Order: sequence, then C-alpha cells, then structure tokens
Amino acid sequence: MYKETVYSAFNLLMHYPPPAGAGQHPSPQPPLHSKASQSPHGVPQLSPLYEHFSSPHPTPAPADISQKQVHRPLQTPDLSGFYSLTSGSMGQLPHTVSWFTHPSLMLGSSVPGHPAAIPHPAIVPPSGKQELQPYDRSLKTQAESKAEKEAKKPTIKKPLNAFMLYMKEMRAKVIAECTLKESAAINQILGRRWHALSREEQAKYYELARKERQLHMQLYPGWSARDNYGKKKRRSREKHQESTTGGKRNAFGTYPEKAAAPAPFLPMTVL
DNA sequence: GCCCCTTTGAAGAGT
DNA sequence: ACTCTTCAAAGGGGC
Repeated sequence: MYKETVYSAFNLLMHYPPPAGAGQHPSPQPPLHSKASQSPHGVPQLSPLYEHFSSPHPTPAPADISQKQVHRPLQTPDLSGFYSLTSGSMGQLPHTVSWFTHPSLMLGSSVPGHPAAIPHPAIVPPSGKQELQPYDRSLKTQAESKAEKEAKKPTIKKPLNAFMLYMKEMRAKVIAECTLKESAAINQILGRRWHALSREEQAKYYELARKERQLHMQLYPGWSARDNYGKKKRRSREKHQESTTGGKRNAFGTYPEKAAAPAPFLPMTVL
C-alpha cells in the first residue's frame, strides 16, 4: 500500500517536473515582484530556484489600510468590490476560488453589526469542551476567569496565501488522479505543480491572496498573526532544521534535495 | 486525540 | 536589514 502510494506520487512528479533550471521557466515573463514584496525568509529556507516567484503583489502598507477604514466604517465594510469578483474578472479565471464558499471569506456574525447567525469560517471556536456554569464562575478568581476567557476566545485564522489557495483548489484533482490521500505526499506534488505554473497562472493566486488579506484586515482590523502564535504545539527547532536541511526522510522515503537546488533565476528588472 | 509530515508564502520575533 | 520561526490547509499515520 505504501509502495503504491510512493509509486503513484513518483509518477505524478515525473509528469510535473519543476523548472529545469535558471531561466528555464515554462513561460518566461517579466518579473512581477518588487524587493519589498520578497519573502523575508532566509536563503536556506527559500528555494533559490524559485525566488523570482515571490509575490508580485506586495501587501499594502498598513497605514493605507487604516486610512481606508477611516472612510469605511467597520460596521459595514464595503466588500462589494470583492464579491463582484465572483462574477467579474476573477470569476472568469480557470482556477476560480469561490468568494462565497471560500471558508475564510464567507461573511457571518463575526462582522460587526452583521445580523447573520453563521459565524465567519475564519473564526474557529476554541477546543474547550464545556461552558462553565454561572455558579462555577463565581468561584474563580478574576485572573483565572480572565485567562479562561482569553483561552475561549474564538481563533481567527490566518488568511490563506497564494499557494494555500492553490492547494485548496487543486488538492481534490490530484487525489483523483493518483488516488493518494496522504497529505504530505499530495503537498509535495502540489508544490511541484505550483512551480511548474506560468507566472500568469501564479499571479492569479497571488492576486486572490492579496484580496483575501485585504478582506481579512477589514473584517478583523485588530488581528495579528501573533494572536495565533503558540496555539499550535510545534516540533522542536532541531527537528525543523533537520527537515529543511535534507537530514530527514520525506513522504516518499527519500531525502529532500533543497541543498542541491540550482542557481537562482535573477529577474531582469525589479518593479 | 494530539502531533508530525509536507508544501509555499506572509508576517512576527529575534539578532 | 537580515535570518529564523510560526501558522495557515489537508488527512494519513504514529503514539
């Protein structure tokens, strides 16, 4: 069974190889990213070969967004622009991420002043099992109840980045093609396919991700990625380094080849 | 039932 | 400014 899985994944990889090397992208295009939009990741973590795929759409400056919020009260965020995308330009994309069905974009009661009872899917209820009874609460100290309240605060998830949106859309397709179910293996395939996409195709997802971040900022103006830090128990630093430096076996039973990645493709210009 | 794996990108934290 | 770390999704697998 595992062997089948490995072979199936291997076959797919053979059909979707990454760009062969520097300057050999399937459809060479002008660089889309600026220095400001480049990932702050260090070189060891970011595959140098694909560095030129950095987001072509830099995140708008926070000051810009806050200014918008001044003009558009949060009680009624103006989302018409986003929703019109469903039937508009974005709706014509071959890889359409539905703005109504995408979990983190659906509106719900989380929108201040919004009457809907359906909570915003980006908000995940805490894993707390039971609500305290009122008489229990009175026994708690203020500090305890405050900490508990904090813990019970629903989690607002991070907005999805371009690759996550791509994965969400393509996962089912890959699973159908190879009968794989193991996400680690699927994600490796999707990673390869992502790199095999043309820059225009990737740009669609960068654009979607950018809009998702904008919408997220409008819906949750005070939210910060820091809010979710430490909510997941993470593997040890050594383990992580081991896996990113090729010291650990991957889902195919082989070893990552990041260290042997070809020389980076240098963009001709920087926007 | 929790965590790991595996991917990329965004963003916070640390130096 | 630069590097490192965490978390987004997903679901099988291990403990």
